[in-house]
Amino acid sequence: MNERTSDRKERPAADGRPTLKTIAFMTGLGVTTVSRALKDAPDISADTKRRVQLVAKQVGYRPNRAGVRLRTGKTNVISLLLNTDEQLMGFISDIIYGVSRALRGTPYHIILTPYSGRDDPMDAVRYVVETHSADGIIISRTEPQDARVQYMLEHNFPFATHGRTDLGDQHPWHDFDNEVFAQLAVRRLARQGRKRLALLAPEPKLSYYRHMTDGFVNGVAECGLTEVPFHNTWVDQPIDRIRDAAIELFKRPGRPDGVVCGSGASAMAIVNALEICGLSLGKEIDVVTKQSTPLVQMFRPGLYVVEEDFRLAGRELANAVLGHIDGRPMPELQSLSVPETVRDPVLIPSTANRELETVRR
Amino acid sequence: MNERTSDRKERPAADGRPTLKTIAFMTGLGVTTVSRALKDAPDISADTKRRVQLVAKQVGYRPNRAGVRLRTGKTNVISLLLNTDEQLMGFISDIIYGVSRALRGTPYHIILTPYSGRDDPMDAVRYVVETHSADGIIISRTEPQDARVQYMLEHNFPFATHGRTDLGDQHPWHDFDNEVFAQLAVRRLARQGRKRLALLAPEPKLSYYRHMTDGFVNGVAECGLTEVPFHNTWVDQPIDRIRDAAIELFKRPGRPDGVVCGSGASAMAIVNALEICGLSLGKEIDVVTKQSTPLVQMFRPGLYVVEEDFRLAGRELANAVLGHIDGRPMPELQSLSVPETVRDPVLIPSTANRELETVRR
DNA sequence: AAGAAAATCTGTAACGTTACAGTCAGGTTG
DNA sequence: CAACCTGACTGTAACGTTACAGATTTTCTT
Repeated sequence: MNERTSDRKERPAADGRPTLKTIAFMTGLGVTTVSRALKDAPDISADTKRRVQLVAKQVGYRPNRAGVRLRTGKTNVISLLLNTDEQLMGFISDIIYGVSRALRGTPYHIILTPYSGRDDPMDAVRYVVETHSADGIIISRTEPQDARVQYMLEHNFPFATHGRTDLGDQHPWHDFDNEVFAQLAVRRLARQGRKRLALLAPEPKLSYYRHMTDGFVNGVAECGLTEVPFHNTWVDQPIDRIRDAAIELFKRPGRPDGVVCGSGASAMAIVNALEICGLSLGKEIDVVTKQSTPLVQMFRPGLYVVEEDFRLAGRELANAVLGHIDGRPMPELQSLSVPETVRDPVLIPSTANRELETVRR
Repeated sequence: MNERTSDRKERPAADGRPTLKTIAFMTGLGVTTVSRALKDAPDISADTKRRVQLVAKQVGYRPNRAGVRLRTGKTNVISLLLNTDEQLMGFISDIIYGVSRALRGTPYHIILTPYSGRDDPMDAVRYVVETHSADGIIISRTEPQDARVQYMLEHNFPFATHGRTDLGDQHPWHDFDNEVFAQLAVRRLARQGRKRLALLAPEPKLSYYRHMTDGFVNGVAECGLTEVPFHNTWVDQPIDRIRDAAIELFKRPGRPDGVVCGSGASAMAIVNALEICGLSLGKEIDVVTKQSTPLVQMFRPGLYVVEEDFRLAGRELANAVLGHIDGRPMPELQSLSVPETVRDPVLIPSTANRELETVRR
């Protein structure tokens, strides 16, 4: 006889949330069957699958993350490592926006693993990898010989970097083409008749320092201009420090008549400095900078800007880690955002329609 | 005879990470004893505790979060709900910084639950509460009758709000005193001889709309000034939209000679607008705004600014949720940041030494 | 018609942790 | 000396899930 329905285990504790057991009870099936039915396994009849999925939907079943994680080791979490000292305005929130957009509709959660400049960034990476508190990591402020990248490669831990490294083709990355940026910037300044250019570059240890300086130096050579060195000053320093350094620069004899700025915030500092020195933008000097929000161009209508889209970067990075986790081939997981034009100064800036071309390698 | 050491269960699978079982094996104790020893339970001898803790430290034991979570229901996660459309520059990263600082040294992780303006913010809250994917929630953009607050109160779910509600004393919150801000701003403008003031307020449905307008209206009355209405324009709109609206405002007859701005980014839009209209800051018109980074004052040296510290807000909010989780009494979990002065225009802005007084109720 | 092969379904065990209900040796009490 | 207590430790079960090795029924082969 069929005593199936009678000797089933009683309903699970009424703490509210339905579990596999709940659905098993409701459908009269075994827990295993329900589990497999929900994952569309081949050894479950189409009929049963439909039935189970219907009930699951009805009762609002959501797999218990802790259960899955304990059993399978899968956390369904992407960890975003961030340097919370970052000056760049809006920058972080745009990346976050992009990442979260890419992760929407997937089971992935975003967890933040912040570190401040004083800490060793390796600690954060080690923590995530050792405790396996995420399935993948996104890092930024990449260095050519990045210890974190080496560590994660050694441990076979999925990740993506914002910025390239010397191990470029071995891991997923997204980058903005800072070489092209700097070159475009220099050319634009040359076209304005500027002769003596300074570059406000990122910290030298970071990968994109090289790209930006390469582009800058090449541009300067190509256009027959002179470089005015701007020592010990980087875009990621506090803006009043940059401003003060810039004041020094502008006061010294042989000051630049054109500046290329690696970030929007630092450009504001530069402009502030030159105004303090009594120079005026567009007259004695021109400035080209990156901007990720229209605020930069609003800052002074005289600024030349190149768009950098951090939301796009966030999306690309998220997709890159996911791809890495899924074991997709490397070339798909690497992309470069190439800026196309320098936007001319305007009286009335408007929200950018981004002019970026993303190249997949 | 003592066969303890011989019939112990074999070493756990060598997947690397030590578990309680590993330590139990190494010390020759039971798993339960190890668990209790690590939590300093009273029924374990001081000797054993020291021994277990030593070994645990040596092997770098870290409790498995999934295990704890599954068994106890405790996630050790704080969820930060954020509206990713937020314009306010740096805002989000500062909050994150503050939260992560407060959470450092605790077992808590920060998980982001972003929603965009188009989504119902309730969905995000419901998701976290229903799936119990965090132990506590931090929300912002609080409304007087906030559905999310009501929901979380009903479900007895720990949280803290950035901004107050009408259920003020029933839940933890942190807020910036926007009423005092607006009042200080108006007084300052009055002192400059300004007569006709406009307010760029937050979206009317948000709690701090009331505070700010109250302060503004009171200030205007107190100083015998006139309010110039600035309709359908709020600080959280896209900045070029604000700018365009401001241009309209300045073109109309009876334009304001003073503006109070609820956010730094929007102040930039306002200034941009007035320059487009040929007005000059400090001459035909003065602007007072909040600033959370020195960038605002760098924008135009003529701006009057009041400091708002979002890092502090982040710290306060994090501590408030933690306190709520630990069941500490409500008054401890509520705090108000009161601005004290309006910073005068400067030629050379410097990094703020924040002049805020935080009042615990 | 016997046996093999599918097609479906199910129970057990395990992931790491902790609440709970013990066990056991030794000491104290009346 | 029996009864009781205390201090120190331990085994079992359960949280929700899934891999794995069956079990049972039906369908196909020859």
